[in-house]
Amino acid sequence: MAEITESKNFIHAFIEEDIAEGGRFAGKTVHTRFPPEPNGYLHIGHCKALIIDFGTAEKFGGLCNLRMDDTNPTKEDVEFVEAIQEDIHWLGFDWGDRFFYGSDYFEKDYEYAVELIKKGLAYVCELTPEQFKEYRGDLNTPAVSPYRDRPIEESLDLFARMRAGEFEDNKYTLRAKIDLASGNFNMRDPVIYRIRHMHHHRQGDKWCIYPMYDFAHPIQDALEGVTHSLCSLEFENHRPLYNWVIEHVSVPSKPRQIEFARLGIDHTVLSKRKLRALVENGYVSGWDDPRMPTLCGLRRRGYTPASIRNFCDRVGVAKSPNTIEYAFLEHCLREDLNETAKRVMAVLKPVKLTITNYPEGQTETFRVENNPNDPEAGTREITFSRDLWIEADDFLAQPIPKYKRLYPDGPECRLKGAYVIKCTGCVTDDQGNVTEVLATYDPESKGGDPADGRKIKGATIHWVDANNCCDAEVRQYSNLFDDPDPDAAGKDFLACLNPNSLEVLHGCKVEASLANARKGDSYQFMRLGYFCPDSKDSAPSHLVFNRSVSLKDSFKPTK
RNA sequence: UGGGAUGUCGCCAAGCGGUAAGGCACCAGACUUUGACUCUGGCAUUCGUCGGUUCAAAUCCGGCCAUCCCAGCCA
Repeated sequence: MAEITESKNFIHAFIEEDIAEGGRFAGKTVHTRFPPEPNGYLHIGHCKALIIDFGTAEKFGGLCNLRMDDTNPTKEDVEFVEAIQEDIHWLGFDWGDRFFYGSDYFEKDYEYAVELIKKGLAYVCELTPEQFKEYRGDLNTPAVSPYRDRPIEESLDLFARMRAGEFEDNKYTLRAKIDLASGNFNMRDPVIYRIRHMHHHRQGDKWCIYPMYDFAHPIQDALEGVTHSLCSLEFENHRPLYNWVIEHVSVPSKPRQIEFARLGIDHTVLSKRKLRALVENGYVSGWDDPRMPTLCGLRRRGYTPASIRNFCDRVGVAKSPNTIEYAFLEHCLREDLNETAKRVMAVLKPVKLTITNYPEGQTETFRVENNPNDPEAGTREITFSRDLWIEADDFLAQPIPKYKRLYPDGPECRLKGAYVIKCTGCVTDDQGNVTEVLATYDPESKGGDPADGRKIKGATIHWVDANNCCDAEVRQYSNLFDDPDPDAAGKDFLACLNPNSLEVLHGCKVEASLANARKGDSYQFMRLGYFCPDSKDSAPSHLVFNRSVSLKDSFKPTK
């Protein structure tokens, strides 16, 4: 189970009132529910809802139900119910045995609908969809319904025949009789049942009439004993209808709906409808494309469950519309990875480094720690030789101010975990490009600590043994909805990896190129990349750049 | 235009009548076998706006402005 925040938000305040003496739920246990419609995969926005739904229940000692809200057979599929369950478990939430389907209540929904008709609070309407729109009225004009006064017996009969399948789609609807002049359109005699001759992923062909969300949802909540139905802000306008249903139908309890602002992240689309379009139109490789903000996409991108949960938790719960900066999500990932990830060395933009005074053909091994923050993470062996790869950025023929890395006659630098070296020069090609960096090492500094204890003025840089490394393709992904950087196209890096590193790459924090980025530098790619698993089945691995690179100037949002 | 909501630092967000928490981002410095991490310091005389009540207002009242949601037989 995910550990949930102790912080208090406005929902908690409402609930505390409700369960206090004299409150509407005095003496009752608080229960919530998470009700996704199985018509797509969960994205990070759902994680916020999950945190709120499960977190609130836990905070008040209650339970949270997982309920597939499958009252519209036209869009739903079992593929999605399985994927949703998997993603929720991946995040670390557990609904135990409280897994339900909204469609399991269809019989009850029907009975309650009949009850409404009998009470004269619902009637069968035969306006066509087109007429329905015409009769809807507008902001200043009340709606009209010529069938509003249909006798109860007649509605009862028609409704039964609707269920029996006597009519084609759209021929009739069941409408709640509320207020045709309401400023809230949801109250202008809303349709609560429609005819759909369609196979339901779970009910098969048992039904051809399906309840609308506004009618079914409050009933589901009441039937399950949910006390607090937490949903996003766009349902605020539906609350009066939610309450109307609860009040006029003989349900066993009266849940309370409370709305909160949904998660927004800049440069990121969090609309299931749009994400679905991206998948269906082939703009991405699937729901788990690493560029997608879906939970499975983020997982492939290298995000950990803890980092996503922490992000959603820290973002807060309020009613004001919000757009969180992507940088905050990245911060949460780095924070988690810094604690838990094993480190390996990789060179993204390689340049050759030759240790001129190191015997040719000689090789030795060093043992380095996997995670300086966690001794339990153990150690690994890396090999060292005369020929190494280092980041091109770690050498400058002409140093710039404050540069404390390699340059001719520059300061002593440390090859992480190996030796102290000093740059003596470089080799260039006809164009003047640096093709090889030359340096000498101090044999008395094995492991990186000089025998005489002198302080190393230069930086510690990472490296890879050229005689014992392998290539890997590293893709730099920008956020899916950023403008693609024209310069970055086709410029994926060829990284050099220590083969020992490669084995432990899964879940590793890679000390790579940007570890050495300098202030003022700008990089046209994401701060977070990953070692591209070409097959969807390969496990994700992290490529976390140590230095935050400002992307402010390198992209503009697109729609 | 009818109804419903929201406006506190670049981005989130506490605060609920007693004189602006915290996080992200950013800036400066210290430390460091990743220029990371960590640490230290800086970062709203002001809470959309204009008035009112009060000894005292971001917090109460009134007007105004801005933004978002709603006219699916979607959820």
